[in-house]
Amino acid sequence: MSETFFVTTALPYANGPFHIGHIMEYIQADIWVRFERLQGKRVHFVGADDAHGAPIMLKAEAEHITPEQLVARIGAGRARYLEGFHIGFDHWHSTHSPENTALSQDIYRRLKAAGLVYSKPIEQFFDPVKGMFLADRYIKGECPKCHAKDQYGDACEVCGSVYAPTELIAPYSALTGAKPVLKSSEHFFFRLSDARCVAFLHEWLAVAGHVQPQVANKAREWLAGKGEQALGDWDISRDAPYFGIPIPDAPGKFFYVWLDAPIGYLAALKSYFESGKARANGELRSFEDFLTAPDTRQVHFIGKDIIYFHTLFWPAMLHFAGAPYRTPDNVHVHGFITVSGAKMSKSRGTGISPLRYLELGMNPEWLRYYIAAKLNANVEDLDFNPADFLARVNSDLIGKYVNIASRAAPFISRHFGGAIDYPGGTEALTQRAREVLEQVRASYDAREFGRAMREIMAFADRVNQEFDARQPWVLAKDPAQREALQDSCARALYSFKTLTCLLAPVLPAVAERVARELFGLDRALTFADALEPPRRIEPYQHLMTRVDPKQLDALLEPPAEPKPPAAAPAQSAAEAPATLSLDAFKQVDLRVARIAAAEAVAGADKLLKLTLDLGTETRTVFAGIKAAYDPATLVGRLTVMVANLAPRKMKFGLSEGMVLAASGPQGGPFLLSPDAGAVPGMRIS
RNA sequence: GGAAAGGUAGCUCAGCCGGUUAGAGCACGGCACUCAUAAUGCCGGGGUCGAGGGUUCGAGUCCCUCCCUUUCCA
Repeated sequence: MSETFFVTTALPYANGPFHIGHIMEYIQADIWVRFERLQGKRVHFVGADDAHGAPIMLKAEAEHITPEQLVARIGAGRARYLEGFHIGFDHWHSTHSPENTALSQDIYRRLKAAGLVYSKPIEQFFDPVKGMFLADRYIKGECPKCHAKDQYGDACEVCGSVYAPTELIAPYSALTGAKPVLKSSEHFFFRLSDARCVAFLHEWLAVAGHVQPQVANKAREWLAGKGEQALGDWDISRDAPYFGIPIPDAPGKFFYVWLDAPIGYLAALKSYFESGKARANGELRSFEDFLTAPDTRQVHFIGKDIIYFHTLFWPAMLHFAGAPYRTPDNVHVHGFITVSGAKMSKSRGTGISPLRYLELGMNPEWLRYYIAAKLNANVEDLDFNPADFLARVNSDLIGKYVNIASRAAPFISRHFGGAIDYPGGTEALTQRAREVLEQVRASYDAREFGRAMREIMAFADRVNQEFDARQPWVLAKDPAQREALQDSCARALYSFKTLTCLLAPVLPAVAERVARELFGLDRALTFADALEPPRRIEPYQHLMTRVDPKQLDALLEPPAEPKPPAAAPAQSAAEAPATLSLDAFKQVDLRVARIAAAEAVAGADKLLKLTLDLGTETRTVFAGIKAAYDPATLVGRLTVMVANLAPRKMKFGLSEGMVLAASGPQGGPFLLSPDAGAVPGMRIS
């Protein structure tokens, strides 16, 4: 094993659920991670919520909850997306964590010791009502150029001009409507313009492979800026009140969220190591030893909107902080995803909702394949085109790929009892498979996924052509042609196995089913299996259905009215519940929980306040079980909770889930308990 | 305003360092086949490679100008 990868995706801001752009990035990274693993590399793939900053603080305030509660609620909803699209992060963490606090403060101290941090007073707009400094986006006013009303403090959406908030005519606070006043405050700066930084960054950017050439050009342009465009130092502090990490020895000062956000990559990795998961994945070194090892590769997948942070600040911070921190080995930048050519808009609800996609029962591997088929290594936007999606998935995946097994396997089962033999030998087939494998491997390695998919489908075309030419359905009618029949079907199935291995990074679930259900293996396939002729098969079971245009239509319909959190069906036990699909059921995240604390709620007749331990986190849940249970007897016992229920604000506080209990005319409620052996956090399915 | 990326068949895209009549998939038309959850195979129509200049024996591929799209400018 020559290299071990530490792979991240950009940390999503924890003020809302994932959108299709996040999912695209995760799919890209996940495909690459699976590819590396399939060829035997070890990979640690981590993500985290980006939890800090003013927007989260203000949103939480508006909902009358703490930022921690907001972040916990958003975080609780992540798993269903990640599992739903087969995105296999090894660990998911948060920037609002002890690890991130420690790492951020440590890096800051080192940068300060290196003489790269200084402070100076700056004047900013201050909201006298709210008692806080206002970021540009929270100041509105009249554009100084075109006099459009209600423009933001940084740029005018009408005429496109850029200005400072102090240039606005009749500025007002977007939070309170108050007239902001100018106020001075001491801010801390990272000396990005320092000659050492600039020299280092030029050097770092010059190394081939660190970033794509276009990205390096852009970064160099920033570095070389003159006059108005000159490279500035970076304001890394914010004044209280601010939801963030305190700056050491500076009361009332916090790190700007963009300082601690990328450090969250390391915090997630550290938490992954300390949780024991790294060890479970075969990584025996410590966090520090791993980071400093020469065979480690630190790889970040990001979108083109955050190039500035990841190609200037981030490598400079890491470099000047020194060991054990290492500078990124690769920053892979991708473009945006558009829908039918239109830019995605979160606010107007255009674009496609990943959750809706799953709820409609659409196959996640369709989307993984489609995205793979359109991705390359460049910083180019990718268009989701519904008609194209339909055609591509149906013809490539079902018509070409799956069809090979579907048409060849029945002959082997029917005429040979599932035994595969190769009267014509396997050498030529293996040689051909090896050539395709090498070609496709190179494409995956270069993150040219679209090219990889074209190569794979070209191979599938050849297999179908060959099968057609041999006409096994004719051979099957003539007992004298038994060997020829065996051979033609065996060839097709061998190639199908090769194809499945090649597609495994993109279609992990199908590959898993093919391995177990068709080839009867007790493990998943790897790239090495692409060159191993199968010797028998189990009866073929259909692997994938076609995209239903109706589903696509439903996906693209404008979103309905924002629906309230799915209420529990208000039906009695006597009513026959409607049947639901397995997929729908799987969306309920049931977990084993330990009741860490239980207390009566003052002022409530039926409620108990439960503190539930989920292993990795604790939740507060209000449960209507006071009549049946004494709080003291509950503490320590295990029960079952719905972990992804939308949090509900109650008179007594926020309830972050529900516990399950049975009840009926005969009595109740009766709490559910798992059998001995279950531990908090286990998923129930 | 400055900069970057892109503009190739109806759609989505491939065309590396310039080199024979510009390619693929899908869609469309015809034929064949019937093993395959209507899948597959063969044949075919369809492009002044954004526009205009230039370099060259030869340019989609290099240079210049312009137009359009998207994005970035902390």
